[in-house]
Amino acid sequence: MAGWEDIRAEVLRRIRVRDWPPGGLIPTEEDLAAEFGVARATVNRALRDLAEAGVLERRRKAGTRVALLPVRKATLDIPVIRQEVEARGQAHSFRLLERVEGAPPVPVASRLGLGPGARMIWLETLHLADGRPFVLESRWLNPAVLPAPLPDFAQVSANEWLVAHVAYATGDIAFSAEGAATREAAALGVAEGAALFVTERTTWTAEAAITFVRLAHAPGYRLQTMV
Amino acid sequence: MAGWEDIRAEVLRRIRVRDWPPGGLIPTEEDLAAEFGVARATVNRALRDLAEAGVLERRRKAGTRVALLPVRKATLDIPVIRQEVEARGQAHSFRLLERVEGAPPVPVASRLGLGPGARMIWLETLHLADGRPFVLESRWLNPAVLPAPLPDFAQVSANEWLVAHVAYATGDIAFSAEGAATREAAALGVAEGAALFVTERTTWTAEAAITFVRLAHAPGYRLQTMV
DNA sequence: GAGTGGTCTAGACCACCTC
DNA sequence: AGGTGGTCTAGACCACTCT
Repeated sequence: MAGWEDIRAEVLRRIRVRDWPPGGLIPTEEDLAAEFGVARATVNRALRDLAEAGVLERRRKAGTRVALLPVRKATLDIPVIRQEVEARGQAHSFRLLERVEGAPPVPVASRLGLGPGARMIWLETLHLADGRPFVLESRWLNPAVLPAPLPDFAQVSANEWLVAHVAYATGDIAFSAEGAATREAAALGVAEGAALFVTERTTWTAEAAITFVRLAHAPGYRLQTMV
Repeated sequence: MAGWEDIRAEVLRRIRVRDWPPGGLIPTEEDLAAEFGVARATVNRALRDLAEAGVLERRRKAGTRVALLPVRKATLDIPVIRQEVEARGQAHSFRLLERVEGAPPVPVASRLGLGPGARMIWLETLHLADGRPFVLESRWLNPAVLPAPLPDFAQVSANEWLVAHVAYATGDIAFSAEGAATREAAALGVAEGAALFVTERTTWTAEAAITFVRLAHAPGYRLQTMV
């Protein structure tokens, strides 16, 4: 009858009602298992989930405490641009604005862990939603780790080609706000200096950097979570 | 010998090497358990973790597939401002700029699910890092759900007081980029229209809205995911 | 209908950390 | 040194959903 989600809900209720105040110790897994009449593993599942969400803090021997600072973690969905546009019920299209091979700017090279003389491919792509500028994508690709016949990136979106043809990868993401540079302003059709929401993502294989991409979102963009 | 993290690592390796390509089915839990010589629950733990990370997609009967679109989810740390400042090795301080009681603007009221005539407390606080403007906090509080003796918010940070005195809550968070309004520009000491990273957070108890807070970060702020 | 993941149990051992 | 959470096992039943 009592699943781990029921137990999580009950624990959360007691925390909200301040039965178990912030910073306070809560009973051990064994005690809770006895109280709810379930196996300890079930309690463990519930408490582990709350700990991953930042609601509880757990340490061996020290026990489990209610976190002093709640909502410390949030999970974001990072959608692919095409999906994001289509989820709004708009039509997605894109135009390749530039394709250049050469040495990347120093900050890009260093962020990718490459020497300053490394040759890379730079793609600048404007993504449109119902024909209106949505995102300006500026991407550096490391050709050394890409499979041989590169496609025509004017026809195929770099992101989707990478997903389909390059070994699975990890990476990191950063968000910031920046004033539109001259070039960005022109591409997005906004005033120079307009506030843009910027996403920067670095992607790696186990060995080497694959790509660094900077997405400058047109004004009005919001990134949202539900906790 | 083989813990669930080892199994997760091995599964991830096979995905990266394209042993198991994107969109492809991988063996069942039972098969993997037999192959690795562990219990099915251990395999389940590893695969569930990868599914939560967005690497795998699982459905009963349909089996487990490698996600077509990797890195779909990212986890963010949403730190308390004081912690964030101190983590940089800077000193945190704040100044209460305004404290007004009255009806909130319509967008705020609607976002909190309150009628337009509701009375709320508005606090405007400037947070400083080593004496320099770091974040302008604009907060609406719902006094109807706050415990009786409100503190002097010029002395106590509203956020930290809420954490310590109000029932635990959930909420949602949104990020955007906005040009600095006149008042914001003056408070933060930047030019009007400068690109600001804005965090907006709504917090609820089970029944009612507690607070809505808008944080306008000084230029240069970056929000980064954990790897 | 049947195969797959989701969960639960009862017991066990271990790693870690505070006391 | 002992208590606590972390994990594993072997087996079982259930929920979902594809065929």
